[in-house]
Amino acid sequence: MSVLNRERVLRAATSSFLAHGYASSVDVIARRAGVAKQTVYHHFPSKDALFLEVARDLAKRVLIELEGEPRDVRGTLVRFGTAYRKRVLGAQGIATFRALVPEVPRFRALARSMYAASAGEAVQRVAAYLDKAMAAGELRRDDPQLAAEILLGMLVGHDRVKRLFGVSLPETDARRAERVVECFLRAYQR
Amino acid sequence: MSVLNRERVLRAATSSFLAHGYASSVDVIARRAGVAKQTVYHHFPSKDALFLEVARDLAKRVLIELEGEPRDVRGTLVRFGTAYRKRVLGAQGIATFRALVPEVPRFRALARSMYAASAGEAVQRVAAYLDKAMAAGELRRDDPQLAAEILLGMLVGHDRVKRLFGVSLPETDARRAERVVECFLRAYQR
DNA sequence: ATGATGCTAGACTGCACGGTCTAGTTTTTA
DNA sequence: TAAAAACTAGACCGTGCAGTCTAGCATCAT
Repeated sequence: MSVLNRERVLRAATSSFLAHGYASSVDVIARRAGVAKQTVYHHFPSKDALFLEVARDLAKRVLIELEGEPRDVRGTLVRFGTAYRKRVLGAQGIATFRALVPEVPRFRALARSMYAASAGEAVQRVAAYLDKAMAAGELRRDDPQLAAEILLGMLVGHDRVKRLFGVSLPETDARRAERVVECFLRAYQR
Repeated sequence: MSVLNRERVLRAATSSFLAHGYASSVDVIARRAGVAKQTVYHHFPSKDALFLEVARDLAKRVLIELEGEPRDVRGTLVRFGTAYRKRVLGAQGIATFRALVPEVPRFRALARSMYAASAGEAVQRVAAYLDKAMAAGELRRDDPQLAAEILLGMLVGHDRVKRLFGVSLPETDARRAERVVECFLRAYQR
């Protein structure tokens, strides 16, 4: 079982699932991987198993590192916000969302762990940073978890709906991130 | 063509599409409507047409009236926010989202009008109210459209992701709406 | 009463799919 | 070099689906 073929299949499956969701056919995936259908079934017991492996990988790709001085809250949050928006609202982020969401009811348990590994983890990282900034006296003391969820909601909440429904976003990610962080700091600074 | 049968079909199709997305079969829909399959095709030229009619109707159901004095911004927004959360994050709101989102690429043009009729319209209503409140001196003057998108993002952005991935929400809608509006007013009051 | 209309159950067509099987070829391993 | 393992193309099976067709039944206006 060559690892090479396995990865070819995974790559083809990823791009197929992103483009057409779970409805992608195994025949097409095999053809696009340049591989016989049987080879797909050598490496994965079923289409479901293949989908799950792809899905787990995709979920992780949404993550962004959050690093920065607690002293420069504004700069740190704007940089993070801009990068996070690019990831989440970019073509691949939106396609991932569209591919995963409808299949959640069929994979209940794994869906929750996929949330934990992506958006949930993002909240944790932001909350941890905000907590530090609060401890450093840069932000007003308040529930950092709530603050993180609110910040992420402001950053991508409404625009994700727009993108999911095919509505284009007029503003650049950086400009929007600046304005959102501006608003966030008004509520949480001092 | 009895209007009664047409509505029976629409009702059955709605509940089927909400439960299983576009993958619901016409046979099942007809059976659940207590109607022959042919009757479905008497009323709708294709499964696509049936889905679109259901989808348009579902999109509208997300809307919430926003009424209230510009004097009582907090109370008005909390009431609206609570109701909006219940609509959008409730079982039906989430099921609607899950059913519509994956089909957007197949119905590009109509998807945009569905956005306009639901989330887009919600933004417009909130923006109009905020504009009034700003004019009345209750809120700091700023771009009301941005403020509305930010508010709605805070209200349902992150929690929608949680619900879509099967993660439960610990807080009541009212409590969360209060905390979000609290944050919003910190940034926009005066 | 009769004929038009809408309805019914269910058979049917054609297709696409997931998954298996065959039979032969290449690659790996010992 | 010989056997085992992986791969190939493609046929094949069973199923489920959208959509059509048939043939008969019910309800109505004339």
